Amino acid sequence: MSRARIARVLVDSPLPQLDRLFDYGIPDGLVDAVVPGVRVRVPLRSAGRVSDGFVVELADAGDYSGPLSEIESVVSPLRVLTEDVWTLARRVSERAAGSAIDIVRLAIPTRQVRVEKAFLARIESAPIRVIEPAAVEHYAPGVVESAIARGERVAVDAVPLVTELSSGITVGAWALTLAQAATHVLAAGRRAILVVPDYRDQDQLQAALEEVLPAECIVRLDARQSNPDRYRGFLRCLGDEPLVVIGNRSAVYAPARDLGLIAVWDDGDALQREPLAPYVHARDAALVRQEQQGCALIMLGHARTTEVERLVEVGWLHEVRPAPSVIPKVVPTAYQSANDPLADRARIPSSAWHAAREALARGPVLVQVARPGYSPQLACAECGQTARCVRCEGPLAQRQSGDVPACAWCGALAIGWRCRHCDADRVRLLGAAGASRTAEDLGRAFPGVRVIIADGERPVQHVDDRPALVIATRGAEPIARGGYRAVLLLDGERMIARESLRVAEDCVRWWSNAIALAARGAPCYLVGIGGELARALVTWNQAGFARSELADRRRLRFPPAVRVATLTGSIDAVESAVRVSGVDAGDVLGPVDIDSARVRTILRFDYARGSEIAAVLRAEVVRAATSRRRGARGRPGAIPLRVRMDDIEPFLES
DNA sequence: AGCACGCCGACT
DNA sequence: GTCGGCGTGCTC
Repeated sequence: MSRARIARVLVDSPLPQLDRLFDYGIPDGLVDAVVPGVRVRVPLRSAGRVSDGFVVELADAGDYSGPLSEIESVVSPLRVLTEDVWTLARRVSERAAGSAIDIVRLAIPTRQVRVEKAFLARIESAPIRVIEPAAVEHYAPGVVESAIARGERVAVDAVPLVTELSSGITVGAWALTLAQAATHVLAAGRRAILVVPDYRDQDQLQAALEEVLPAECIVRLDARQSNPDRYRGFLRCLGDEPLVVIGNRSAVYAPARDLGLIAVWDDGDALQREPLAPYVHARDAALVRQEQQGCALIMLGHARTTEVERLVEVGWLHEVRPAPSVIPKVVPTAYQSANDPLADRARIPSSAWHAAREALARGPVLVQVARPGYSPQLACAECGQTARCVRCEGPLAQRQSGDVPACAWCGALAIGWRCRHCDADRVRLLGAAGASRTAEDLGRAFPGVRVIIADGERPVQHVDDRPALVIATRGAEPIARGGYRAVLLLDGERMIARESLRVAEDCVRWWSNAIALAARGAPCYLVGIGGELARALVTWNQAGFARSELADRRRLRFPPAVRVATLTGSIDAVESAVRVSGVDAGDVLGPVDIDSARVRTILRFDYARGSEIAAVLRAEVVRAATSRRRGARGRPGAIPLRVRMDDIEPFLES
């Protein structure tokens, strides 16, 4: 068997036209060092210029017939780009019409020489550790366990309770569910990746894991770590021992050999979408990886996203529910005078106020309020319903007062607009007004009570079980020991007034997550919200709510009932991309102007056409980047064509 | 991105 | 004749 003479290298460059493998010769001195996965330095176009890259594979003959350059050096002997991660990066980037190297950069943290030296010098102690599997509580015995053993894909409804660990830390029951599930993977000698949105969830999950697993089995990978810590965690994943990797969205790309489980907690959280190109959602990456490696997949949440609901409906995910079911006590309450001037000032309904007063004698009470500030929107001047585009149902926006309102999604001018609900023909600006409730107002409504404020600037993760009024903005709610004795969700009306395709879905999630912090049987008051939303929470049937949301999106041809691609760039480049995509005119929303030089168009299409359209659009991006730097003679000012798949952001704008 | 190649106007 | 202008295209 002759030695391979060609190394196929992924070059670390942001240019879309370089997103493929390049063939390099292997100099005699490096034949042993050049192996798949190592980081290398390679010349790229004319000697002198060198690029970083990764050896992806070795071959005897390449597909390139020209003269080959040779690899300049091997940066380190560690095979940091594993075969699995390379395949995953390739597939995920293709699905997202992006570059594989952008995914590889998320997967492999920056190299830290000292950390690497220490890792290479370590003595392989390999203690034989016996891991005891822990039963997954709150579900029918063996259901979650057998799903893991068989490599199934499941959508699991989380248990809306909090649990006190033996360490004294209180965590959401969901964290213990994932920890217990992970024990079965590790006991089988395999590995698990658990993905959470932020560090608060990660802390809970880590505490829960330490309850059931030795601490040495847990590896953290997240953005808050220092570079050395992150690289140290990453290198541990390259070893052989059974591990559970916990981290934020990019942990989904961790190099875990012999993967038994990927779990994603709370996939509806906006932090699960990567804000860097190609903007891949952790849920989508997890789905691709599950298919590739045949491991189990758990999507866990208190609420259900329409995306997960869609996967359930097409049979890709199977539902698992707690058994026996745990149904929180949710009380929808209309606004009514509280008969108490202070409670009235804080706009707390009397029944909720009385219940909170009573609960405050026994422990902490949570008051959830909206985050300050929200964007103004246009509404019917008569009935107050959001003003919508007659063509595509998008929200209407006004550049400046006096302008004819135009659709924020498709750009159609709303000339001769009439309200669908009351037939009025005038719009008004909503949103900027409205007295925001202050912590002082709330505190005054409950005189003599300890007040704890938790928001973005004042993060509080835990409160004890002594009486306190805990005022938190949504998403920043602390966990109370023993659970809150009552929960007041006060700003429902303000939260639902946000203009967004996902607003109802998001509200159900925010409220469900807050309600799940209550003690068993504690009353949870949902103020100012009725109808289907309130019913979903009272019956604790978030899946049913997601089902009807998804049915609405199907009727309107909105994501996730269809896939979408957002194109931005010069009008010429965007129009050309629209043409080659072959998408019907009815599914082309736009173009709308972004600034003087760029426009945006949204394409929507069925899932069946997804990979084909992603490939065509990707080719257009490459074409726009190479041939003809349009207009501005190849100088900065040439506007790149950008494609973003499955981005719901333009649908969120008003 | 850089950098070489190449095909038309003023030069010793 | 040929030096060099920048538009065009490629990077193993």
